[in-house]
Amino acid sequence: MPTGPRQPLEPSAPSPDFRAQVLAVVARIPKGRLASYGQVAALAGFPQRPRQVGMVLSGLTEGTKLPWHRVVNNRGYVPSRGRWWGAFEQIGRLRDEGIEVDDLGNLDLEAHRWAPRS
DNA sequence: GTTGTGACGATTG
DNA sequence: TCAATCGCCACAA
Repeated sequence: MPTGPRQPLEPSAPSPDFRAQVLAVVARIPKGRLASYGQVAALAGFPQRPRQVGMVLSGLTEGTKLPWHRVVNNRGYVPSRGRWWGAFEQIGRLRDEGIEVDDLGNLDLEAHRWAPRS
């Protein structure tokens, strides 16, 4: 087939698999726990793509059952880049799980850091 | 096909 | 400690 070299079984699988892996990782975050974007990316098998994690979560939107609100950045606060209102709702959900969150989205990441086991 | 942007992270100055 | 910059890659215009 003259369509060019394609390697479907490469370990660095691009888009669709990456997204599925990220969603799978987010789904296993226990209640009352927090994980950073980089942590989720690493557990998904792509330790160097935290930004794409955020992009995947941005595409979830309403109706998802995933605990997307348990994902915060490594600085320990809820990001608000381009969706301040969504961040506000995220803060409310975290408070509902017993996590202390400031109105600005500041929280104690290390105190609630999700400890994944192999 | 090129450019710009984005729910980040790590490094450098 | 803070600010600026780079890296990485997918997606929209």
